[in-house]
Amino acid sequence: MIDLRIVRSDPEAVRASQLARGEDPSLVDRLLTADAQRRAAVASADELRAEQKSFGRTVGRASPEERPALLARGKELAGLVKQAEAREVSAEQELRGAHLAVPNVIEGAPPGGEQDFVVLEEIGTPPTFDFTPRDHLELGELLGAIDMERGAKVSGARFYFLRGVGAQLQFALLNLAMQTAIGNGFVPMVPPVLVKPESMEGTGFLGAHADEIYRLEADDLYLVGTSEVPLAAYHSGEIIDLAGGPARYVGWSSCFRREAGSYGKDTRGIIRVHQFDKVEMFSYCRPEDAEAEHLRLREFEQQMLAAIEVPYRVIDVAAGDLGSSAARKYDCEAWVPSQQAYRELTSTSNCTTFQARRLGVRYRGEDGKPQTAATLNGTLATTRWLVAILENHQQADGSVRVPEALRPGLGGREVLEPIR
RNA sequence: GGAAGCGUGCCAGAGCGGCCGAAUGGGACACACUGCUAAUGUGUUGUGCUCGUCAAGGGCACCGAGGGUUCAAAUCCCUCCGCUUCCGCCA
Repeated sequence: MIDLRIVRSDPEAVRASQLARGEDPSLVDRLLTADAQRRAAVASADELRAEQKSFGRTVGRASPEERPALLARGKELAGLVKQAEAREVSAEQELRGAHLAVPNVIEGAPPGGEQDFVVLEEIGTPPTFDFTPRDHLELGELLGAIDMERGAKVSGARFYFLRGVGAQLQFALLNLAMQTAIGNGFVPMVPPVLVKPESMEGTGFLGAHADEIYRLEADDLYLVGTSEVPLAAYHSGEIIDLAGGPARYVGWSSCFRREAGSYGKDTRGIIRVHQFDKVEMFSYCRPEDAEAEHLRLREFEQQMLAAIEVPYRVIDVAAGDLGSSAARKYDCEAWVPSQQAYRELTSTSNCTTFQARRLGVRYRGEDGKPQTAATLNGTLATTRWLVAILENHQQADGSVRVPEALRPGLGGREVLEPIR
């Protein structure tokens, strides 16, 4: 939820943000109207409650004989208060609806849609092969590392087994990510992957992406699509201490996505799957520190990408392609030889105070007063990274060179060899 | 899964249907006193919404959450959530 004070004091800025996102600027006016109406409803209900309260006291002080005469007026007041409160509730609902309809105000994101990203950096050079490169699935099968067929047999399409060096490679990668984060002061976390509706809702994932999410109806729980959800909800409703700088967490979890509406897209291999593992960074900080923290998260992502030695580029995602919570988002996309294209490996979003406001995460400012915190998140490694590692480091015989940083996690192996 | 109990402010812990935003103790903070520390004294010690110049200062709400009864509820009733204990079952 955006800050209503900004809507009141500078509605034009919010309208401009809406336009940059390609969304309806008139939602801002609906919000302003709803805000004014709610305040009027609160004022009149407060007034009636005050009257009822003081009248109630006189009833309490009255003698038993005069009390019955007063009860009629008391009943009347109770009825009026009830009506006023009903108006208050409906005004609040209208406001909430209008409030939730407005996404975060962008901060520096380029205007436009999905294609309007700006490339900030290109690191490394796409490899050239003097043989026909294999795609990651072919390599994975040669190495005995990825088994899609049995994944489908056991669980259906878009499921897979990582086995042998595939499983080990993922452990090596995710462990390296955890170590990198821990070394930079992040608190390691293994969060729950099933969460309550309010946690899902609070983090903003039940809006436009509701059909992306697995729901366990019998228990009214949701499977998270990223550990951002439990990590963001971790401090919900709390006033946290940010005096010593940002509170940083790094979560390792499985992530679950229904991939509804992506039929036929990336059906081969492990690029787009229903379940994968991810190491995710999450920061809570003061709003004034958020932009710098965002760049720091990006830096950590780039350190990881450097460690796996693949070419990649950094893009500044366009306003229209941001999630509703994000004010700005940077993606790192690795080169995938079999597709001759860059594919997203990391994504870091600055949600400013948008997400924390809904979750009720605050900190104490200089004056000791509670203020809404800012939240940020960023990817440090995922199962998809295996695609880039396998394809970029493949050799003519189907073997794959192991980037140095991952060797310790693979028992020192320098090359993964085909198993037959 | 069954049974019982509990859920109050930073913590501990009272609380009769009206005089409770809430006793008391501890902690923390400020000031005073003290050569320093300690001790002592006095004061402060929540959050949200709202009116007001995001002032001074008002008003309303909040005692796990949500409903209900009542002129009036922390206090009575219902539902849910969480915690504890016991029984059963089982990785």
